[in-house]
Amino acid sequence: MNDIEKFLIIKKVRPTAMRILVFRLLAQRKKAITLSDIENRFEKSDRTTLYRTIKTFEENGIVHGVNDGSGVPKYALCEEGCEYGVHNDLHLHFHCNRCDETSCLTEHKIPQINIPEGYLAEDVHLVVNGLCNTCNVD
Amino acid sequence: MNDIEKFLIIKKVRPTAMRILVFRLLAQRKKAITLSDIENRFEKSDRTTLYRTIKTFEENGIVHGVNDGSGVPKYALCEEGCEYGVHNDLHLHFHCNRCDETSCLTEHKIPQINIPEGYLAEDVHLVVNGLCNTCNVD
DNA sequence: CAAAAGAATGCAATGGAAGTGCATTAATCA
DNA sequence: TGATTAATGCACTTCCATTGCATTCTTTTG
Repeated sequence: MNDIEKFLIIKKVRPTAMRILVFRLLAQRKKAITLSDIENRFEKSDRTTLYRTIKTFEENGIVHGVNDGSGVPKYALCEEGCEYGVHNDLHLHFHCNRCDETSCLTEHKIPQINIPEGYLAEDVHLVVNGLCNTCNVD
Repeated sequence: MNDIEKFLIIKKVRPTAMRILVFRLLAQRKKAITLSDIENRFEKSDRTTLYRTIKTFEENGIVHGVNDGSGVPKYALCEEGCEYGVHNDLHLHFHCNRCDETSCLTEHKIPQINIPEGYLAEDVHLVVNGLCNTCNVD
């Protein structure tokens, strides 16, 4: 049993072949990717299975979704500390307007946000749009 | 000529009947709303026209889109200072997980965000999820 | 080990919304 | 007014999320 399998079991997710493959793919890429991206990476793959795989991952604190404004949600591995239903990824996401890539800037935490009296904050999403370090060259 | 017409002309958008209606609707509602919301508000309305109306508004700094994670983008009137292609709405958005309403907390500005060397920030989107003041009652 | 139960998968189908092309109508300008 | 430009409405396509159901795989248990 390899590390990925162990990890999935800890997260209470059965380490099936497809799930391991998807996990590995996400682990390799530093960027957040779409369902279609994942689909295209595998010769034989069913969209539904991938869809449900990601959903399972998301529910169990393995993956978090990013809405970068491109229209389709993207997904990336969570940081440590995320659990069932409770995400802890308070880092910022950067979406490049040129190459459309979205990356997790895990080193850059979201600063303290003030919200009005009576509101209860459960989750924060911060996306910065602009040019990434690759595209920002003239 | 009323205020809305004048405003649209300043923004270099022709004040057609439909545009005035959509603008008024957005001005009345404090919340960000979806295209479908708008569509349902009008007896006779064509989705395409509304779609293009919002797009025009967005391009001309009249409206800004919010991606609150609900899947469909929502739209709300911009604050002053937004112009052609340049949005200035650096306020935070609050999305309620219970009633699914999204509001612009214009009084709550987005704090300074640090991004890595080499990156160029053009736009920032900050969405807080949780319970709004209406739903946060037991 | 075999049977039963539970979970994951794959296929098919549905549904919602985005987006585009084109003909028609409305508004503006010379 | 006639010509030009813009906006609108309709039809259509495409994309993706989502669900139902039958099948396969895994795990549990007798």
